[in-house]
Amino acid sequence: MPADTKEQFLETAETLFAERGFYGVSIAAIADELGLTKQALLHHFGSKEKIYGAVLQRISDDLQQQLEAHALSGAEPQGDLKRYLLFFMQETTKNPARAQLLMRELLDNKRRAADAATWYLKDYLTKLSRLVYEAPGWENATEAEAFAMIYQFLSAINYFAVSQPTLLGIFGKARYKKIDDAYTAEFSRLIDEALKPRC
Amino acid sequence: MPADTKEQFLETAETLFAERGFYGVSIAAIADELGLTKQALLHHFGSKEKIYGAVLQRISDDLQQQLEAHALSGAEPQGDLKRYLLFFMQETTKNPARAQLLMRELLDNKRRAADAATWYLKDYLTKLSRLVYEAPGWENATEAEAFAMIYQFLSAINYFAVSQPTLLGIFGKARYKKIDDAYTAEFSRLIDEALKPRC
DNA sequence: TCTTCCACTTACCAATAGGTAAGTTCAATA
DNA sequence: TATTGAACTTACCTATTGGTAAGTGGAAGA
Repeated sequence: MPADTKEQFLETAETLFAERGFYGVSIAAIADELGLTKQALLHHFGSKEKIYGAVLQRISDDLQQQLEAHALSGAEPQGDLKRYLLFFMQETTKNPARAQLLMRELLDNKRRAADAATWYLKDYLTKLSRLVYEAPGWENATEAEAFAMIYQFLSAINYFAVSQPTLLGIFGKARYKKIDDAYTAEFSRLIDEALKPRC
Repeated sequence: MPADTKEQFLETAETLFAERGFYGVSIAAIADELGLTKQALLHHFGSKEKIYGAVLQRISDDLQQQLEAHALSGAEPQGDLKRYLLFFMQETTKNPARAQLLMRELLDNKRRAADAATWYLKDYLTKLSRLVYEAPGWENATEAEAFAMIYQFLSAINYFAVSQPTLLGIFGKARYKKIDDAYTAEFSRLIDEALKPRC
């Protein structure tokens, strides 16, 4: 199978899995979206579980690649973390589907046969908390402290992204826009606070 | 139907919906757990959608009741918000199932016929942001600013709760415990920072 | 005693799920 | 030209889904 065909398959599958969840999407539904029959997909991937696994793997690769691009900026390591978080927030707000899928995975991975998120995301998370140690004043933080800090911001980003449709429903477009702006501002402010050297 | 019987039905349904999601739980599965047939449940509630709706309504009532109990403490309004958030975090960590269910609802409510979360949770959220205005220095904050601030902390609480199984899988019990402690400490610290009067 | 009502069951249904088996089509290669 | 192999399709299977219809059994009230 050509690489770009596979890419298109996975892109479509990712969108659908994000919208409806693993159990909410049938192989037939994905195939329909691609103009194929479900057996064509089964031919390529073997099973529904494997399609889903390929989608997760792709996301994991993407995330790590983006992270490395920011970590290796070189010049000013102390700003890397904030820059990456703001980038990640922007990326996530622009394309909430991925955050949705990861959130679902977080909810479901204990139930599904393979607890995928555990392994797919482990590398990403450890790489991320390593960035904290490069921030001035955080060199001596414990692993737990570094992780707790960074996870707090991942929470804020992902949860807000996932809330977008609901908040739009509650507040309407105009008021949501204001909230979005205020959220970004508050987020940025709290990053600065959090990154202050610990005493 | 006796009130406590209904309560038991809904408690069971809540747990199952939290674990597996709306589409992942069959009426028969809930009924099994209760030692009934699925038709007994359909007899009482009419449809699966209505069972789920009753579960959400119950959660919404609980949340608002807890919130009011904290808001009406009277004595020192400036501490109410922090006290409530810490209480809510403790409650959520102790019983992550509810956070899971609400997270799923956040993900799914646009898809299901009735966008339930919109209406079930609206009152709770508006009541919550009203608490912000009572904090010293925040009387003149805009609605968006108040909401953004409070939502940041709801994010941190809910996302962390939902992550618990996965993080346990990644880090193991001992390291997770340390992260949990660090998270609570960092959370408390960031609340203090956030509540500082805005300039 | 007869009736009514309620909680609940058995029987059934059409729709849909994931997956297997056995082709068919067609371009590339030998 | 003959063969192969990948990319599909049609046909079919069993299990499960939410839901309907038609009872059953027993306690309460007239």
